[in-house]
Amino acid sequence: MMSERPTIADVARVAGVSKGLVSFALNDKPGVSVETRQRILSVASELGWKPSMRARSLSSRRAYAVGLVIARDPGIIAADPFFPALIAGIEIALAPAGQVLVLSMVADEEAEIASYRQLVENDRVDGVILTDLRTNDARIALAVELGLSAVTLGHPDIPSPFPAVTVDDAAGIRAAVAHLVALGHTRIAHVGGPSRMLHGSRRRNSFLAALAEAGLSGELAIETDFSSADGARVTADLLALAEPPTAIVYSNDPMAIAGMSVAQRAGFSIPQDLSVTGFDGSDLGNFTNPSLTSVSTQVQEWGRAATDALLRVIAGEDVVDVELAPAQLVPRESSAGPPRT
Amino acid sequence: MMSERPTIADVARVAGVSKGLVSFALNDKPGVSVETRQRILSVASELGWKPSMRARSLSSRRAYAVGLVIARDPGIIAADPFFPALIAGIEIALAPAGQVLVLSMVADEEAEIASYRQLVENDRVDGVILTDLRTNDARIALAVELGLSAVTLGHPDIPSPFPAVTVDDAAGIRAAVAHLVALGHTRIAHVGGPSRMLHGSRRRNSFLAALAEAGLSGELAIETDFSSADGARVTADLLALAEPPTAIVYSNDPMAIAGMSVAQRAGFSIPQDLSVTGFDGSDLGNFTNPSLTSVSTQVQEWGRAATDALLRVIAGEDVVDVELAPAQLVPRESSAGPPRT
DNA sequence: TTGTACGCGTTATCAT
DNA sequence: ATGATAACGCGTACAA
Repeated sequence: MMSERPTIADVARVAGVSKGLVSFALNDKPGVSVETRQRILSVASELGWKPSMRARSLSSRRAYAVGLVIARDPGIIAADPFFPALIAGIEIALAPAGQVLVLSMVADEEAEIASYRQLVENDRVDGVILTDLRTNDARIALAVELGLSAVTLGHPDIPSPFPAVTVDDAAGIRAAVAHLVALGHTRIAHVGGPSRMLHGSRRRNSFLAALAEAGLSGELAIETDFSSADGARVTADLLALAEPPTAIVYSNDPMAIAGMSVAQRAGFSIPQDLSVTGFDGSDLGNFTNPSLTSVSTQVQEWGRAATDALLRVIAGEDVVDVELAPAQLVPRESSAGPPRT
Repeated sequence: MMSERPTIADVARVAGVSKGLVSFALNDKPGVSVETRQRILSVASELGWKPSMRARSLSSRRAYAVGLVIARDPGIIAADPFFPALIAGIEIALAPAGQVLVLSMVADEEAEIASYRQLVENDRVDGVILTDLRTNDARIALAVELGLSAVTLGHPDIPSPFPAVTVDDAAGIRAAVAHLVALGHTRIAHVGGPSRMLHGSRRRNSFLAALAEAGLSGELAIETDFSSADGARVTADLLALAEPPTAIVYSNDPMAIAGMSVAQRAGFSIPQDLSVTGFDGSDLGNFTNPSLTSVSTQVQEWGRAATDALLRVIAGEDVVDVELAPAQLVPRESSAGPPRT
C-alpha cells in the first residue's frame, strides 16, 4: 500500500486537511495557519511527496522550461566555443530554479521558425533566449505572436518588448584596434561575421569607427559566414593584395586560428609580419602558435544573466535591460608592431 | 467564442461523438469505423485541434522528451567539437518524432547524478543517452533504479540492460598506428583521455595492442583529462625525453592541436621532426598548420542512431545493439616519415 | 479552510 | 465491432 508515488490527496488525508490547503502551504500562500502549515509540510516530507510536474504543468499552464534554438551550420557551431559556454551559463541559472533547458539545433532559418512554433504548440517552454540576432529579426514578432516570453542576447535593431542582455562587444573591437594602432599599425583589416547578424555588423561598424578615429582607412573590412573555411579563404585574399594589411582583426577565434595558419603557410611570420586578434577568446587561443591575442566576453556569465532575466520575465516581473561588463582585450603573442618596410 | 484553443471535447461535440472516440481515432486504435474516424479527423483539422502535450503527458505518464547530461569541465567541452555534432544528430532523429532534447551541463559527477535524479523526479524525460561511459559506470544502475529508458554510446564494461550504439574507435587508433608504422616510425607515443573513461582506456589498449603487433614498445602512453592544457603539458614532457617519440597519437583534436603548437615552439617541425594524429576529426584540423591527420568517427550519425534506438526502447520495442561504421583515418599533412637520425 | 470545478487527454468498463 | 460513459492523473483556483 502506498508503494505508488504519493499524491497531494494522500498528504491531505494524512494531515487531515483539504487538497487545496496543501497546495497553499507548499506554495507559501497566505490563508494557512502556522501550525497547520507546519503539520502539512512535515506530513509531506514524511510521505516523501513531491508535487507532480506534469499535473502542475497542466493546471498552471506552465512548462517550467526555457528554450534555446541554435540556427547555424553544425560544422560552424562545432568549431565555436561560444555555445557550450553559453549553455553552461544558462544551466547555472536554471538548475536552482528547478527548470530545464530544451535545446534545439537546426540548420537554417526556416527550420528555426518551425522549431519555435513547435516549442510553443507543444507547450515545451515558457520562454526563449534569442541569440545571434539578425537585422530586422523575425523572431521578435514571432515570439510576440506566439505569446512567448523572451530575452535577447544583445539589442535588436527593431523595437522589442523583451529585455536585452548585452555585452559591449564594440568596446572589444575598439580595444583591439587601439591596441594595434598603439603598436604602430596603419593598415588593419577586419574579417567579420555576416552583416545580417547584428553582432556581425556592429563589430564591423565599430571597427570602421575606431579606424576613422585613428585617422586610418577602413577599406579592408570583409564579411564571412563565421566559418574557419571562410576565415582561411578571406585571409588568403587579403594577403595576396598588392599592399596586404599588417594586422587583421577577426570576429571569432576559429577564423583567427585558420587565418594564422594560412598566413604562416604563405610565409608570413606572426606576429613579425602580421598581427592577428581573435574574439570571444576561449581557452583555444592559449594553445596556438603563437598564442592568440583575443577579446574576451564572459560568455558563460552572459548566459547566466540572460537566463536570470528570462525567468523574471516569465514570472511577470518588470525586467530592465542588463548591461554586462564590456568585452576586454587579452593580449597574447599574436600581436606586435608592424614589420619595417 | 472558441477563440480559445480547441480541446478534445470541442472536437467530440462538433463531430457528434465522445471524447474517448476522438482519442482512439487520433491514435489509430481499433474500435472506430472508417467513416467515423474520417469525420473525426476532418473535424479536428477544421478546428485546428492539436492534442495538448501537457494533458497528454499527465494521463500517459510520458514526457515525450529525452535527456542528455554532459558532465565535463565547460572549458573542455567548449574546445571539443564532439558535443555539438552529437547534438545535431540527436536533433535529426528527435524532430520528426515530435520530441525534444532536454540538455543538462554539469561540472562534476556528483552534480551529474543529481541531474539525472532531477530529470526523473520532475518527469522531464522518458529516457536518456549515456555518453562518456566510465569504468563501472554508476549511471547504469542509476538508470535502472530510476526506471529510466536509456542507450549507451559505446559498450559499458559491466552488464547493462540497455542497448549500446557503438563506433569502433579502436579500429581508428589501429589505423593511425598502422599509418605511422608504415611510414617508418618506431617510437610512437599516445596521449589519451582519462583511463576512467571507457573510450580513454579502450583507445589506450588498442594503441598498445597495435604497437605490440608491430613489434614495438608502448611505454609512452600518457593519460590526460582531454583538455588542451593537458595535451600541451604532456607533449612538452614527451619531447623533453632523452629519446623523444617521432610520432604522437592523440585521442582528440584539441589536444593534438595544442601538442603541435608546443612542439613547434620547441623547435620541432611537423611533420619533418614529429608526426601527429588527432581523433574525432572535425573541420578544425583542416585549418591548422600543418593540417591535422585525424581519425573521423561520424559523430552526428552516432547521435542520430542512438536517439533512434532510444525512441524504440521508450516505445517498448526490443532493441539490439547497433554497430556503426568504424572510425576511419583521414590522412592530412601532420604525418610523414620519421626524421633520419 | 473546505469543497469542488477545472485543465485535457487516456484508458478501462459498459452498452448496443 | 462500434461507441458512450466515467474514472483517472494531480495540482490550481475560486466560491462558499
